[in-house]
Amino acid sequence: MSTSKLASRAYHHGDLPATLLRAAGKLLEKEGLETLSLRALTRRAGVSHAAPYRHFRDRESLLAALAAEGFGMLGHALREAAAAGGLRAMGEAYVRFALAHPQRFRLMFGGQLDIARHAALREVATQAFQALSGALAARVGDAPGARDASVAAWALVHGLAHLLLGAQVGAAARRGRDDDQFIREVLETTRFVAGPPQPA
Amino acid sequence: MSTSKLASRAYHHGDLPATLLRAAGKLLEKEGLETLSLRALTRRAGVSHAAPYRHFRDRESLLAALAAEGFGMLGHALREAAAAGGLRAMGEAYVRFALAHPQRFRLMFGGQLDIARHAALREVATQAFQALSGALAARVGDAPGARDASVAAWALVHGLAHLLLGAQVGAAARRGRDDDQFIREVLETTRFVAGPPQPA
DNA sequence: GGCTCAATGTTGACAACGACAACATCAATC
DNA sequence: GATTGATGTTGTCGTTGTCAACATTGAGCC
Repeated sequence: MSTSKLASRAYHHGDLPATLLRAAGKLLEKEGLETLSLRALTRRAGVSHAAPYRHFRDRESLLAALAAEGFGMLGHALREAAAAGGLRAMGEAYVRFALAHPQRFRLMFGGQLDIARHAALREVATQAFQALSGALAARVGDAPGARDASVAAWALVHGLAHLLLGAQVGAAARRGRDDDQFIREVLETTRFVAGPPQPA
Repeated sequence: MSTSKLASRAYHHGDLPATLLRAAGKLLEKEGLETLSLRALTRRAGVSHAAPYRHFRDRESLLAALAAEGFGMLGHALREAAAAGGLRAMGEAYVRFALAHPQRFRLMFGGQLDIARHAALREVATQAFQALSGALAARVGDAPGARDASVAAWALVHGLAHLLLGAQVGAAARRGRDDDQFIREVLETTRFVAGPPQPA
């Protein structure tokens, strides 16, 4: 233990950015997004209140990094599911990810972070989405209507995730089924068709 | 002008709650949800910084009132669409509402407001949803699988709204179509079936 | 008409926070 | 071994949500 990794009292922390992000990830799920303060993170990391500004431009930038982590995790989960069980498994994995990391999902898709403004975030987000759209394109082809269908499929799982997180589906609709079964059976009720270019 | 309505200098404001909510509605869409501060509202209303606490327990309660307004508007739009154009029109109206009031929609469905905790909010929210689920039940019946299909239909429009608000559907998928046309054609790619109780 | 009181609005204060500037400390490099 | 850039600290400022104590007003009662 020559340098620092264990000597937590050294003037320099060792790897403050990662430590802050780890603490942030925990506090995020525990306390919620809005009450997640930089100063709370510094206390957890045993560091002064202005230290984060050496690594993150501002609070939003740290949140962007957190979201980027999230998109990485989501993309990983989607690719894993695609390999194992195909499209249907991907959809279920999408919703399951949201349920497993509700606050992270809210951060990623809540809208207070405009993804376009953070280059690295935009990058990893599109990568995650490509896991989805790639698998969809392989399945439905690339006719114009097929593209609309893949948007609809994405919207379906995305919306189901949001509804479940918001507890907006009543217990009556749940009929006692656990998350996995409910998600599966709801998703099973939908079929996608290539939309007609002109409605008759 | 005996009492107050025009004499804005009177000690008592006249109808502060409504004035605050009006100002909040404007500031919400203009500046966004997170930067909406009680103090900014009091400045707009020409009233002292602590005045809101006579009418709202705290900031969250004022936001809850704003959200309640939103659910009222959404329910109204849905019922109007149902009367005019049936189920499909309702779905389009749902997404159109989100696009017309993005910050309001984020407030209503963003998840930082736990709806259950505010009784009045819960009330008007379920009313709005009943507009949806009622029309869906009338269309698909009330078999168990049909209920799942209506959850899926709701998830579809809800998710499409969120994706469009987050600018997550790329320009490539849009293919130049305006909002209404895009929404219509995406929604047209989906069909709902009563899910099989046991998959063969 | 005058009194009383509850509702409504104000003033002043406090703690927490994000952000910045000025300063301190350390480690790597020459 | 001195220099220097990166990293962490201290101190401060403005803003915000919230509370307590006080001020003002109008409505109802005698």
